[in-house]
Amino acid sequence: MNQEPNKMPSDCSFCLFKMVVRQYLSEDDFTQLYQNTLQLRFKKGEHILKQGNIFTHIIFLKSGRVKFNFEDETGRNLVLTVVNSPNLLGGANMFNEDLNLFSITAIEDCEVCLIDINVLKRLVMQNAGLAIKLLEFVTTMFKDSILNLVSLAHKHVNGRIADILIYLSRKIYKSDCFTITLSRKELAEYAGCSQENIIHTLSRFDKEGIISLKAKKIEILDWHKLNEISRKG
Amino acid sequence: MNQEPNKMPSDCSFCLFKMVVRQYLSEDDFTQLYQNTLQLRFKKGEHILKQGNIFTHIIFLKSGRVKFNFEDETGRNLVLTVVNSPNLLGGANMFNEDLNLFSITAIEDCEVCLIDINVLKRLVMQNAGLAIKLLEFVTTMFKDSILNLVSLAHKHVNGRIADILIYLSRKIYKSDCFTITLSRKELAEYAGCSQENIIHTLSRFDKEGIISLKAKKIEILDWHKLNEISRKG
DNA sequence: ACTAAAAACTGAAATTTTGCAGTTTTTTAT
DNA sequence: ATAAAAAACTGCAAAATTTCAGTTTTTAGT
Repeated sequence: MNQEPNKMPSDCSFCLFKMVVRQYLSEDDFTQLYQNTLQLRFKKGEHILKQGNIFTHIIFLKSGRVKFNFEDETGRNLVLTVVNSPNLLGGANMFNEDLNLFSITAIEDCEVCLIDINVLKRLVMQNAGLAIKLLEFVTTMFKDSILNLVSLAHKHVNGRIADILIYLSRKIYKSDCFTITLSRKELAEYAGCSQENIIHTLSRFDKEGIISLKAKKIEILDWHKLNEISRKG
Repeated sequence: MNQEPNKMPSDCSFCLFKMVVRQYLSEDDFTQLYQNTLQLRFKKGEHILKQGNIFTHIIFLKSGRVKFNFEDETGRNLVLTVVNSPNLLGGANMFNEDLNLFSITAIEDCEVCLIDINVLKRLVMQNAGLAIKLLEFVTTMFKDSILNLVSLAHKHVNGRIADILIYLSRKIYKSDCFTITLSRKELAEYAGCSQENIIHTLSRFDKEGIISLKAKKIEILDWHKLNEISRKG
């Protein structure tokens, strides 16, 4: 959080995380958790959580979309995955490290709740049901990341880009037609290839009638061919 | 478990997992867990856990080394990571799925405890301390896998192989000189490249004096150069 | 010890991917 | 509305990687 996000005079009464957590907590405990929760807005491009910083809050993403990005030793930036709201972020760090393993950056304007990690930890200590619920959140998120990375690690650029398009369409935008807020550079960091390769490949997909590409607006026209490319790698 | 591993008439009194877990359980609960634990041996090459099978036991690896491998839609096999004992395996699946996400295969002869997942779940429900301990095991394992995959996903073959050598030397064999039990084919599946590329690259590292390569015996001679290659990608 | 099979290796052509240099388009700020 | 900056795009040469075809070495079974 290094770009002074705006305080949000928000109504917090509807929030999936709170609704889930509430089941496991007494009225007092819930009030305590609620009082230690910050409501914030982030603009597109702002860091919600910064790699290497001290981990102080777990984040519930209420609206908007974010990317997980990792900066390696040489300063090269990599997009690990893109995540849609509503979702719990940062759980990875919760029970074994004080420092954030990667950054989380808004790729659209976002609304988030920042929940104090120490208060949450204290409550989890007293409440196995809540602990198990968190285990579920964390393992699900990790699994998605791993499946994503497996595809990236072991397919050619064609297949990787096909996978990214399929993922964005199905899981993130939930439509055949969507307007991405990631730049070509960010897509390259996601697919693990050069910018030029992303551009060439997308325009080839366009020419071959697999997608329709108009600047940031992408429509998937031929699911069969796209799945075929994903499968072949 | 599809190759009838041998029952092991083993002494189970020393086992790291049990020692950790014991702290959180009553004598009765521990006895119940103990009675629902199978002691087994697996030979090199045997599946300890098979991708897609129903997840019935969490696995504590007492001795030996294993690989996590993932078979994709086209039947191509990928090595996600290599894990050394003592370690808890299979936690990824514990709280959100019934099916194994990937296979775990012995790359050396192994001794394992199979702990009935339902008994463990019941105990976790009643015991937040134990739940948190498991959260720690699970998140640590996931983090290692992700860091591994990040390196694989976004470096060139030189850097990926350097990373694998560094990982095997530091984390798995804990020595500059080690005898791998992975074949060149498996190393290729690990580095996400062709067998020939692994062979070419390893013998180039050998020629350049970075490693000494004698069949399966690898000695790292020049850490400085190897780290440089890893860093540059 | 011998044979067959599997694994490791080699070199080279074909393919994929990157990096470069320059052009066009889009975005941002004044 | 306009200029400057950033992003998107294009084509090509260089580099990395795979694929193929064949040889040598190691392993396993009788």
